[in-house]
Amino acid sequence: MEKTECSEAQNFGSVTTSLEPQATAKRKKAKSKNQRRFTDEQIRLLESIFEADSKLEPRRKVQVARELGLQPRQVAIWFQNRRARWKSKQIEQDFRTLRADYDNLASRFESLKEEKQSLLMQMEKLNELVGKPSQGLEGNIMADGSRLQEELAPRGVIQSHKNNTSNDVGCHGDEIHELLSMAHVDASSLSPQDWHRFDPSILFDQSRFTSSHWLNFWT
DNA sequence: TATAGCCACACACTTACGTCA
DNA sequence: CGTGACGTAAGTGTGTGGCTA
Repeated sequence: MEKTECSEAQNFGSVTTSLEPQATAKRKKAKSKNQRRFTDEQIRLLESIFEADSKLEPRRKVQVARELGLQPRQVAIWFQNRRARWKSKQIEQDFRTLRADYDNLASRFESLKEEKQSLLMQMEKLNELVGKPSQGLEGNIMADGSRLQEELAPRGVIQSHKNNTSNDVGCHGDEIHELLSMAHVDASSLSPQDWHRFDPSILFDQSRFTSSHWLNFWT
């Protein structure tokens, strides 16, 4: 506490003594209408000083108090309260910003979840195609990637990204190809074993993929 | 050099009052 | 006119840093 100034402030506008029952009356008198609120001119000057610097040097405080016809203690308190108001507004602003960021992230997360679900379904379909010899792909197909590619090509599965067909599975060929290229995997020379062994988790390896990679891919 | 006491200051929280819808 | 919400000047309690004996 600024003890010397405190005593000055207590004298501000008061007449009565400081005995307990009279203390309230004293305060009420001190806070009478004209003295309680600062004038517009006082506020204007205080605000302009605060804008330049939110803290006052002791000497400057005394000078300002003299200019405004206030006690130095009143100027100090005004700056304290002003800093508190500024801080609470700042907290509100920060909260709004954080909430907006959170909302954005949450909605992005939801759309990523949907994309993931759709990709998992595509993976299942691909696995069905690759893993079913009865549908024209013979048993040795698993050992021969180039042949698989040849056989799948007419179906518009693997090379659909080149043909740009609207096949249900193939329509995401571009995305899969892009994903693989992000993982530095050449899809054109991918063998069926590779398809099976391909570990999607490498796509989530932070050291290999920056957020911009993902942003570009998903957007 | 370490320590205790004092002082000035800032901050968080609270109170009391004025203003306005 | 009464009333509740809100803004604000000021009081209170506490922590901290500088100074000094």
